[in-house]
Amino acid sequence: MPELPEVETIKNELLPHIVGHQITGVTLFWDGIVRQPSVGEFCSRLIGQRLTRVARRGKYLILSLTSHEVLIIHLKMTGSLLLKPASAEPDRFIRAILHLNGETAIHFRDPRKLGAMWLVEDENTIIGKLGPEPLEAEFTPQILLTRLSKRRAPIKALLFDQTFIAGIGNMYADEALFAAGIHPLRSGGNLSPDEVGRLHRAVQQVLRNGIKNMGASTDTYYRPSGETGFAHHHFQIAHRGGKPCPACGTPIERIPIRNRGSYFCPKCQPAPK
DNA sequence: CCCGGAACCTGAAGGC
DNA sequence: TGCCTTCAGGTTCCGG
Repeated sequence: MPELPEVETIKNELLPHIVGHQITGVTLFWDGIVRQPSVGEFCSRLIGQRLTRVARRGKYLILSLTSHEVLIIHLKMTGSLLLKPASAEPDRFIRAILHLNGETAIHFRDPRKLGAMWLVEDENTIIGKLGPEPLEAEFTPQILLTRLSKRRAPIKALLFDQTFIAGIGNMYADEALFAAGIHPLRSGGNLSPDEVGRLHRAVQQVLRNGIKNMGASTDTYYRPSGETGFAHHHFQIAHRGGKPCPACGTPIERIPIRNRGSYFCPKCQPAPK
């Protein structure tokens, strides 16, 4: 499930192979992957464009084109972008192919068909409501404290709310809360300034570690080369229900929050109230 | 505005 | 062996 570190890795590894290349063709195996504009418009306006820049915002990839339009891609839960030779046969989960000059192609693989692409003139129509980038200078402990004040929702729910802060999903939210020693059901607005400081530091640390390890291949995440990432080998808490807490040995618990499995240590992360 | 739950989507895993 | 249910969770939508 690609979150910020996975999308950042994909961006970094895709970039040198595609910037400066021209889109020579588009093949769609599932039309639903195109959200905007119509499928016909999407393909005809894309063909002939050169890619000038690849960027990331939250979990979105933004590919800039010579027409000054942007191709925005979201991988949702099970999507990956694979670099393939032009002659490669698509497997049964490939939903779209972007053919590039220079005998390469980008295969958009997505078993669960939740992924999406948009071709728009103004990227803000798609990503305009995202919260701050957690690894940018704008994201300070003070900003986090201000944004948390008066919020009653569980801190876990706020961490993976993309309008609250961009790029964090279920796994890295659990990892950050464990590193900060904060129970996932604590109300956001009730955290002390000291706890907010620890959480700010923990968020940046787990995301940077994720990037350093080229993302977490817990499910269907692959890098553009088809290789897996390694970040899941370093997870302390996420997806480790029943196993001993790495800090104190207490069995890790799992509770649903907003329909997501949330893993935490009941001793290192004391329950609210 | 804030919050919580359902819907979208399908493969994997587990129960019987 | 196979059918059925449940689970996975990023985003959007909707109701209170």
